[in-house]
Amino acid sequence: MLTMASVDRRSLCRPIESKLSSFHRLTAEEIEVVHNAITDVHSHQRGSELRAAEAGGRRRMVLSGWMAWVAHIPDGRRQIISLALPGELLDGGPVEGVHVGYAPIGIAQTGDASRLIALAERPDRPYPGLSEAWARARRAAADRMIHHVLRLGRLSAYERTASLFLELHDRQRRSGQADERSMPLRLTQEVLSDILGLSAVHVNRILQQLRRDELIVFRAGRVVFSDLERMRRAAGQVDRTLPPPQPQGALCPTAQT
Amino acid sequence: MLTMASVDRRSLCRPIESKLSSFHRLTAEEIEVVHNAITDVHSHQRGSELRAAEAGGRRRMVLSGWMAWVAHIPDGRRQIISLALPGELLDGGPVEGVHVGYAPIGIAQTGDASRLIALAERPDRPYPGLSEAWARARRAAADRMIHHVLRLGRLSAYERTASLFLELHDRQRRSGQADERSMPLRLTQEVLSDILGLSAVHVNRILQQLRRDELIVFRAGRVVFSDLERMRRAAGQVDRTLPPPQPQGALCPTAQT
DNA sequence: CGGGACCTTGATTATCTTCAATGCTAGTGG
DNA sequence: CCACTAGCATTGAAGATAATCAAGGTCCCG
Repeated sequence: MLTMASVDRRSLCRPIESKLSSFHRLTAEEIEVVHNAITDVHSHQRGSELRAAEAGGRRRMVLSGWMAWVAHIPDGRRQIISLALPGELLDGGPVEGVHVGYAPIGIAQTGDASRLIALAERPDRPYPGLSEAWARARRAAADRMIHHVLRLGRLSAYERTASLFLELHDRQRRSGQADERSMPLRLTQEVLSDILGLSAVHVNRILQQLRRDELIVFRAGRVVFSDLERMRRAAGQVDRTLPPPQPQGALCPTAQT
Repeated sequence: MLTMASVDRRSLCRPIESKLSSFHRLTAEEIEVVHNAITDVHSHQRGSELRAAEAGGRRRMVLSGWMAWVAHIPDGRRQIISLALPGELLDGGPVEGVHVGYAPIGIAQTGDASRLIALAERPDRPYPGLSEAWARARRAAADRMIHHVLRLGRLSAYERTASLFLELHDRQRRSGQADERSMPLRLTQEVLSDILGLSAVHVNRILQQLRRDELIVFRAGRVVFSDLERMRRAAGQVDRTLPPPQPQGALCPTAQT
């Protein structure tokens, strides 16, 4: 980790500004607050892993690059619990019973956002737009966890991958890093497999299938979506503002066991 | 839903008291607060489903029975995101892009705990033991979500099941419903399958395997653990206070795609 | 006694993993 | 400039794991 001089904090903080603005309009004053509330910028080198303890209670946000929140099983398996993209929070301390940590994907920079968050969460809401944007961002993060569980539990490999790509597209749009029909994606298939709960080999085959089905194209480190509507359908319709569910089955049994 | 008279709130609130006490010792005064801070008791009938909207911003806790937080996919698949056991919070509002709701497993009772939670979260901490217990309970809930993701993503069906059973055992012990080597379990295999992300048929076979391996015995609606230590090992060692991880692999690539 | 809800079983198929090899590309040092 | 290596991607074959389909079987309850 290298502590960096507060050179052009303005450009460093742009993803945060963009991400928050995507959830709720910020006033010029609030944008100013965002830019001034980030301190203690660090670079995370590839292969390093930030343990919760090292954060020292501070709440850090990603400024550039991606960070992966990884859970390790002693036998070497691992699962990425969530990703933190630019403008998002490194969310989660130590977890009982599992070894977890934040690993940069490639190189990443983070900054201490404790002050920003404290301002956003103040009960008297001195910056209402900021508070609102922050609250919505938090809720979006919680929603992502639900989607992650649903993906891993009930979607096929093909659906999972489509669903993840759509989620990443949305998130990168919010921080101003993707356009309407494509996004940067600098993940190895192995990392993808650790997100999706699949083997790397299988991820490879699924990606081929997505290309064969002409849903996506890879070009210069980017994913181009050929047909977002079909992509959404391929994602198991999970990401639509969809039709009503059918309680149908029981889910309210007596259990004979 | 039936609103019930505040008959013997004392016994209704016992699981909450027990659960919180398991996280941090409560004074007699704090226990009194717990008992008086629950209002608006409801019974949830089998087959009903509580939509987030209906909660009206109130935060409800389970008093008896279990509630399942269910996500529905339009095609009928469903995934249980989390369970709420007696003394635990119904945690989670509407989720963007998926239909979710709380369904009682069998019959369940919940109460409005908004007042209790407000007291526990007051910045001036009028009841420090309560605040501490509550904070730890929240953290435990967050940790469970991590474990859930890890289970679904990286554990085999056998490991998943073992891991879930151990978690449920721990949780029921905390609310005073399980003893050291056994716990009540009134879930159908279908519900289990919706938690574990498996088919009901497969759950059946896994349970047989666990019995054949003499890790568990079913008796009168209870699961008896024959050998907790081996059970923990069967759960992929995830639930132990375990050995250090090995960053080993990369997880910090360049991505060629 | 009939029905419903749940559990169990076998056979078959689909999905995904593992293993092992090969190819590709960018970077490195001679 | 050219091997040489390291890190990823790709492929095929084989096998494990889990889903699906279709019957029973059991228990409880009205």
